[in-house]
Amino acid sequence: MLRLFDSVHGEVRDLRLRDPGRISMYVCGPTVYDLPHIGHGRQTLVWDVARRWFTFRGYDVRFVSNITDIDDNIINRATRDNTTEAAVAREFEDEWWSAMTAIGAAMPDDIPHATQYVAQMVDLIASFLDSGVAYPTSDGIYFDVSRVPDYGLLAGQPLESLRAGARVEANDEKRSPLDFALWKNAKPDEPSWPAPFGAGRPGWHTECVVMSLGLLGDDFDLHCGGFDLKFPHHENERAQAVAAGRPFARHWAHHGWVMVGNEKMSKSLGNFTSLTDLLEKTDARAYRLLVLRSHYRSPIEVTPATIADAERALERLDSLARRFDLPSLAGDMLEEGSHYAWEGEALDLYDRVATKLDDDLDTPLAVAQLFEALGAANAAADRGDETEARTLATAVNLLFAAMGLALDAGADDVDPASADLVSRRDAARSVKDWAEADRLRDELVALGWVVEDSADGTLIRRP
RNA sequence: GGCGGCGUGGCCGAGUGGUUAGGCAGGGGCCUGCAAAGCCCCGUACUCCGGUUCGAAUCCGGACGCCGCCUCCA
Repeated sequence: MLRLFDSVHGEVRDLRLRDPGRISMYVCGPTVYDLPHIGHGRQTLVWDVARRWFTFRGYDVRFVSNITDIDDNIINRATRDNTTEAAVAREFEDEWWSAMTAIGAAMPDDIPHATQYVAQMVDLIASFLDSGVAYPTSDGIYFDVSRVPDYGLLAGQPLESLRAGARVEANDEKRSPLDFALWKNAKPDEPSWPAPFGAGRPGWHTECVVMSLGLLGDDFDLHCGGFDLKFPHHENERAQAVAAGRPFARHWAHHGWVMVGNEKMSKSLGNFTSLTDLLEKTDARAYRLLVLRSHYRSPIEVTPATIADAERALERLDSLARRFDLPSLAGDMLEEGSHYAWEGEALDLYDRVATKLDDDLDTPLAVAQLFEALGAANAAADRGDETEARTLATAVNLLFAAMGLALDAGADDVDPASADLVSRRDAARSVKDWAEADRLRDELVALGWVVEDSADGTLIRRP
């Protein structure tokens, strides 16, 4: 049984699926008006790991994540860059997927775009106007939150206390500061779509309801996003579903954010590091490992120090891959774990790891188990127990792959000059000419190689 | 003001009342021609003050500090 923290109930609970054996999940995607930052990378990694693990456990997962391609930020960016909204959205969506692919995220099964769903949004808004849940003002159509009795469910507090704390500036025409825009009336030089209640563009909160219900259907299983989306975004999505009489997400899951110093990283604070920049100087797998080593609901600190720490830990994994010549997996989604022959030590390890991951995706404990098994594999090999060593090493490789982390035995291309140095060094060592062997090793190191001796002679690799 | 979260050894980071988290860094040893990789051993930490308990990092109360949401935000 899979268990996951549910934001509505504030506790870890069993994942009660709409259809046993199948999981429908929706992850709120980005508004594409700038480069993705490290926090977006974490989001993608967290839910990529969840999806991969669920799949590995034999569930048929349908994973939907949207692109918001029309919004105030995109309009502002287009104005600033003297280009069109469509061009901005296209540029940064491309940047998004190339960065997400670079960190090893599998593509969603569906990628709905807000602009493709405007007609459905218009229908929904029209129905809200009909039923009186929505009302027009001079600048658009607003949703009346007081019409949803349990508004505040996700925020964890009642409407009244939310209203008391509202920081939104006064708007005479809104009935409550918590009421939110479903539709923004067309303005000159801004994209707009026709609607019976007046041309304009959709508000942010409406697209995800329409797209998630449209693609996954009523009562879908899991709605995911950052903690900061819990309120008001997800609250407002839910409110619309309630008002429309549609059963919405059965479970809500929210991940923690990336911190910079003691502040949340965000575009609006301007303190973000783009994922693209990070990947230029870092092995993407190190970032995945860093993310896996903390719980998805905890904040993480991404600094040069924590990245370097993860890189060195990753090196330990790759050393295992080299020692046992393990294949690099996880380029694609792995097939079900049940398809592999788990026996003895490997089966024990699988059970231990699965117990952790099934229980609210406890990746840090799972990773700890795998590092212990890594040590056991090396120890077994050192004492000559090749069977146990290989069994464990293979299981470690497989289970990291199940979380999307590919170990890399690192067969770097060796240029002829370096290859020559290697063979000369082996020759020198065979006649115990240590001075020459050391000199040749220094030459290789100067060329940027890491040099290791093995039973098969000199091995070189890139650091 | 309301709601939620956090404070763990040099660093990162788990932790279901009692027995080793794990990683990185550091020290010692084994292995090695010397290294590297690997293995073995070593840290007795939990913001503070009370309380419950035979026993608390873990439960309860309080204090202090920090963060987040209540506005766009992954």
